[in-house]
Amino acid sequence: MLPKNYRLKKRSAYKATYRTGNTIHYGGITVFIGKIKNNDLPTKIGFVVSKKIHKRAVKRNRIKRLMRESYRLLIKEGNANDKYMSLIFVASSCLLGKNFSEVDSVIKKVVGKI
RNA sequence: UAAAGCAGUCGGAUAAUCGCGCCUUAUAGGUGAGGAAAGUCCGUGCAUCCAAGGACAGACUGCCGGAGAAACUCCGGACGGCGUGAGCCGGUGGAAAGUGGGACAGAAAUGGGGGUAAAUCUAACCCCGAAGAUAUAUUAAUAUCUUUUUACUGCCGAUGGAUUGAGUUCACAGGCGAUGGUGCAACGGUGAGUUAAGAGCUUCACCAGCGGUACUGAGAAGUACCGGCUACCUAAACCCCGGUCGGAUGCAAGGUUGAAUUAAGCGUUUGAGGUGUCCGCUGAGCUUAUAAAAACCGCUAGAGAUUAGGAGUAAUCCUAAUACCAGACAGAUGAUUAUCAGGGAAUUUUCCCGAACAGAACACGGCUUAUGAACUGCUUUAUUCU
Repeated sequence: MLPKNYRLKKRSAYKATYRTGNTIHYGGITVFIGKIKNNDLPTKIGFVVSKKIHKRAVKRNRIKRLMRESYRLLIKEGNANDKYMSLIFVASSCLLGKNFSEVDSVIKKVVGKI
C-alpha cells in the first residue's frame, strides 16, 4: 500500500484530473494525467476498478492491490514519473486473473510512456 | 467389507524481504476480515421526524409445551406423509356459514329441497327455491313465461310387448349405476344379505370421517364405548374464526464546529407539523433563491468473547475467573520468494497442484444461499468370517 501522502483522496481531485483530458492506453490500463506540478509535493496516485469488470469485491481488490504494489516498487527504485500533480490508473477487464509479474510489466511500460 | 443416515472439526502453517490502517507511555511496541463479513428475507437496540392517545383500514400469524429482548427463531413432543431401517419432510384453524374455481380426459366435477308415494324405490304432475326474460313499476316489489332435479359404452331380462321348439331371443318399452372406461378426485370404503340385476335398503360386520360419553395425559392428542349423521378437491381464491401488531424513515439516521447575507412569495385558526383515512394534539411560521467546500462526534465494553463449575432430556439459564479483541472513508488488513502439512500423475528417481466460496462499513440475534480437499464420532441396512 502506498503511504498516505502519495494517495489521491478527494473526490474533487479526481474530477480535476479527469477534466484535463490527457489519457494513455496500454495493455488494459487507461491512465488519466493531471496538471504539471509546480511544488515539491509527491505525485498523487489513484486506482479505479469499476463494478463492470467483476461484481465480486474480492476480485476487484486483487487487481487494485497488484497495481498499487507494482507502482510502490517503482517509487522505491526511483523510476516513477513525478512531473505531474496526479495520475489515475483505470483497469479494464483483461487484467482479471493475471498474476503479479504480468501486471507489473504492464504498469512499468505505461509509466515509461507518460 | 460395502452402501446409507445424522452430528461435528478445519477454512492452511513457518520463515525471510518490502509495505499499509488504527491505538499507545511513539527511533519503539501492540493490534488488524468471515463462517458465511454475502443475500437483505425476518426480528431487535439506537436516532430523527408531533409530547401522549383513540377508532378504522391494513399487515402478520395459525397443532401443543418450553426457551428467548423478539423473530418466516430455536428445543422437546403430538399428528400426517415418505423410507426395509437409522432417519427425513410438513405455512398442521374452518370446505358441516356463504361466494368463486376445478385444465385435459370423461356422459357427468356436485347440477337445490319437499310432496303426490301406498307395498323403501316410479313423473311427463304439484309446492317452495335458484337463474333468465317480459310487463307494470321506479330502485324495491308484483304478475306472467321459460329453464333447472344428470346417464355414454354397457349390465339385467322381474314387469309390459313382440318373438321362439324352449323365460328362447330382443337396435322395443322398462329397470340399474354394481361392472367397464376417464381422471388427482366419481356421491365415504370393503365384504356379505336382499335382488332379475342393483341401489340411496330405518339389513349385518369391519374400517374412515363426524357427533357424544368415560378414562389417561400439563397439553396437542390417545384408548374404549355409544349414535348411525355420510359430508369430492381447492382457504398459497375471496371469506369466516382465534391471536399479535397497528406510524414512517434508516448511521448517506442524526448531532457539533465552521461559513452565513438579503430578497421574493404564501399564511393568522387557514396553512404547517407524522409519510393510509378520520379524530385528537401543538400553536407561528413555511417555501424558494443566493448556496458551493471541510473537519469532528455518532464509532464500537457488547441481549459481547474465552475458560471452569452448576441446573435442565434439550433450546437455554445461573455463578466465578480471565483479558480488551478491526474501526477504514477513492476506503488498511497486502506483495514476492522458499520450505512443510496435504493432493494428483508416475511407481528408484522425478514432475504438477498447493486451493473453494468469498472482503467488515452503526451493532446484535436468526434464516437463506455459496463453498475445495481432508478428517472424527455415533447409528442403520446388507453380505462374509469367527
